[in-house]
Amino acid sequence: MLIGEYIHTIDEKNRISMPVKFRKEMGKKIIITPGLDSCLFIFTIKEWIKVSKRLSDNNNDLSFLKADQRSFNRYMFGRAAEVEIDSIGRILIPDFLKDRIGLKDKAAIIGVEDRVEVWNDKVWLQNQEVVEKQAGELAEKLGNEKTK
Amino acid sequence: MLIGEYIHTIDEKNRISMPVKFRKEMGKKIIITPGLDSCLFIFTIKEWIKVSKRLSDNNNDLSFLKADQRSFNRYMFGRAAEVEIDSIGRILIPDFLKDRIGLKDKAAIIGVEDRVEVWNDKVWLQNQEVVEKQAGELAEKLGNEKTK
DNA sequence: ATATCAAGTGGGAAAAAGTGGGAAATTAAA
DNA sequence: TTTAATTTCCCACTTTTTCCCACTTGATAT
Repeated sequence: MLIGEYIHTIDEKNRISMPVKFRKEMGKKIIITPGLDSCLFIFTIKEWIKVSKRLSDNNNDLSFLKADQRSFNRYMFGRAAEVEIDSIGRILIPDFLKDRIGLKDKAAIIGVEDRVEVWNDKVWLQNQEVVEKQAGELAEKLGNEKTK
Repeated sequence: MLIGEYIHTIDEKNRISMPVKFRKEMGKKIIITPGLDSCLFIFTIKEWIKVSKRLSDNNNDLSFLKADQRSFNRYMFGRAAEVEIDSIGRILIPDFLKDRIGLKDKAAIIGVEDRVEVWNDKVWLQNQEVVEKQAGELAEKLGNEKTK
């Protein structure tokens, strides 16, 4: 399971090292896509196959209209990139994705169960401050939904 | 069962020793997460598997499509850490969790049935004073809910 | 009173993780 | 075809983490 927060440097060559704790699970190649909220999603190949099947399956339980789904899929697939992890655990973030979330010299790399998220470090901290305050409510809310 | 209160020191390397009474039950690795209220939760691996299953939306690979779920997962998974207990019973508390609850050089380590909580020692004491006064009422209230 | 043991604390040295940069290889441009 | 630019590969440095050993304190036993 991918968990935890790491603040790493993006060097002049756009490289950023993945936390050692993630490397085994991530394997040699990963898929990096624009994510939801101001971050990027990184999936393992295995996870990406699952996700992409679900997204493209018309029989799924998404309440999207078809046109919306097309747009969403363009967003997720059209700007996804397959990226290799180099011999010492670094990846290269394509410029168009870097720009999308305003990555500069520091990034927050976050493990969220079965995906990794990449954030501008400052945006991540701000975001967590907000979530921190709501966490209690969110827990109650999700707790209720699940025990319905 | 994990019970009792211990005040331990956090050293310069962010290490804190677990009370001997907890060690057997806790095993070799634990998961430490931001808790609810101003403390951290420590789960045994076994307990964490249970908890995380409940937290993630199991029957849905695409739980990231729901905003609330994304926020909460980022909070619970993104700021969790798997930590080894060293040969003499200490754990390492990640900086991001230490900062979250304002841990300085002393922590209160509390056994709460099947999890351990970590508090800033002073916050814990204040909190206890308040709870002390409310304990009677709280008991009534919970009693009523459970016997409904 | 002294020795012994267990629990907790502190610190040095080795190992690992993360960062930076040069040179070779590849691609693009002139 | 040569030159310039970009990308890839590899090595080296720095910082952080881990591992191990030793000290302190307080309780118990001799």
